[in-house]
Amino acid sequence: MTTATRVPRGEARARLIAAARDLVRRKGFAATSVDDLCAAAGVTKGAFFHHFASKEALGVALVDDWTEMTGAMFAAHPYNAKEDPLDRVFAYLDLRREFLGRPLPEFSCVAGTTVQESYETSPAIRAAAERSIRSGFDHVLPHLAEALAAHPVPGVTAESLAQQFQVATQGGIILAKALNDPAPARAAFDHLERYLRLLFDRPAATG
Amino acid sequence: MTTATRVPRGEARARLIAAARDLVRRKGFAATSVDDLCAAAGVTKGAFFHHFASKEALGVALVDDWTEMTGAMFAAHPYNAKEDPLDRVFAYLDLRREFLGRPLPEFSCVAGTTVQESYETSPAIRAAAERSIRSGFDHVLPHLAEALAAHPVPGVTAESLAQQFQVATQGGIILAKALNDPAPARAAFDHLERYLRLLFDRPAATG
DNA sequence: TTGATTGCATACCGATTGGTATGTAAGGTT
DNA sequence: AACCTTACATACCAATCGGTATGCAATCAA
Repeated sequence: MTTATRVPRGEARARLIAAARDLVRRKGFAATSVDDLCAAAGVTKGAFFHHFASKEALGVALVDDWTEMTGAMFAAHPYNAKEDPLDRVFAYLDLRREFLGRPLPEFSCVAGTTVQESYETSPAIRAAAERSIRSGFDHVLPHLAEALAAHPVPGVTAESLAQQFQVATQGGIILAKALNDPAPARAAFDHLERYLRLLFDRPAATG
Repeated sequence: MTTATRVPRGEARARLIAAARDLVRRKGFAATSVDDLCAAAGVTKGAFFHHFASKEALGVALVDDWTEMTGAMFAAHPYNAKEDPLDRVFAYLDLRREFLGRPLPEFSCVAGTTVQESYETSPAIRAAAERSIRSGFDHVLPHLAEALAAHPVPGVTAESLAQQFQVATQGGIILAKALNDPAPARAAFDHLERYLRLLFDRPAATG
């Protein structure tokens, strides 16, 4: 009655991480209990503590998996193929805006959520979140560096600009959650694009 | 030796909210237990549930108090006295950057932290966070509206621009937590200022 | 075919959780 | 002076928490 079909051997760890991804995005890390995770994954607590030494270890694994997952997704995307580096950046922004059409928990960021709760209490999770945030820089950093090389802007570095993409993403998510509306998150990307067009003297094509 | 001096009658509620403000900023809402709060405030659980019907009710009271506190702080500040509306906005940004010199938990935002955890699980707390975020808009909205009236920018509304201040604030805090460094939060405000100067054709004064 | 290892499930544990029931002292009202 | 209400403190509770000890079936190496 409980578990109609037993979870196949070898899948427990992946299912636990997938369950954590969903639950943590909805309720946060602290509010998600180990029992919650096991129930959602369809496994028992024995499986949990076989794969993870502690709940904190699951948190680290979750964030690292998140880093890898998002990294692979953006790396595989065709926006990287465009000729002009700024076009790649704008295409990346288009992609980010597309995500905002999905339900809120699905465009919420695992790293941003967990680091809010554990930046002081868990050095390991904070470090994992740092890796994740930094990996986000890399999705646009090379393109921005290339664009800046061709069109220098005094006082503006590629690193600092890349950070603004994460600022817009994370800040946009918080506003979307608070106002229960993805529109401000979309507006954050719109303003970032307008900022870049002004910096690089590249007005939007009309028509 | 536990409570050397008894907390004076009438102060329990305020002390509980102050304790919650500190603990929630450090550990998040879910990870902060009622016992934690009572210990930090120097009162007993009887006092807690005398003033608050539940932990969730404390959360709502905390966020509402936060809204009022920050609102009063910014309203009282002399930046509001400047003649030019854009100068008021830039002075506001200076003020925000000043906060970033303090320890991380002290410039962390109560509303942003709590809404991450409870936007799905607690409608009451989410609504309180919405009030708080919206009240943040008001710190710059009239100045931006005035500036836009004198210098219209096609496709840009004062509301949308005001939102970007919260995006930069909240996003900057998350990056500061993840990288354990306030610099990206400061950079977020720097880029926002540069964006505004470009939009309003108001280059920074040199020398 | 055996033995060891891996990948779980079952059952249990002490501590902590949010919350309650009750007592009591102070302050205001009449 | 009697009374009531407010503002707490004390003591307790069932449920849930993260974690452990143990058992066992599947898989692999020899």
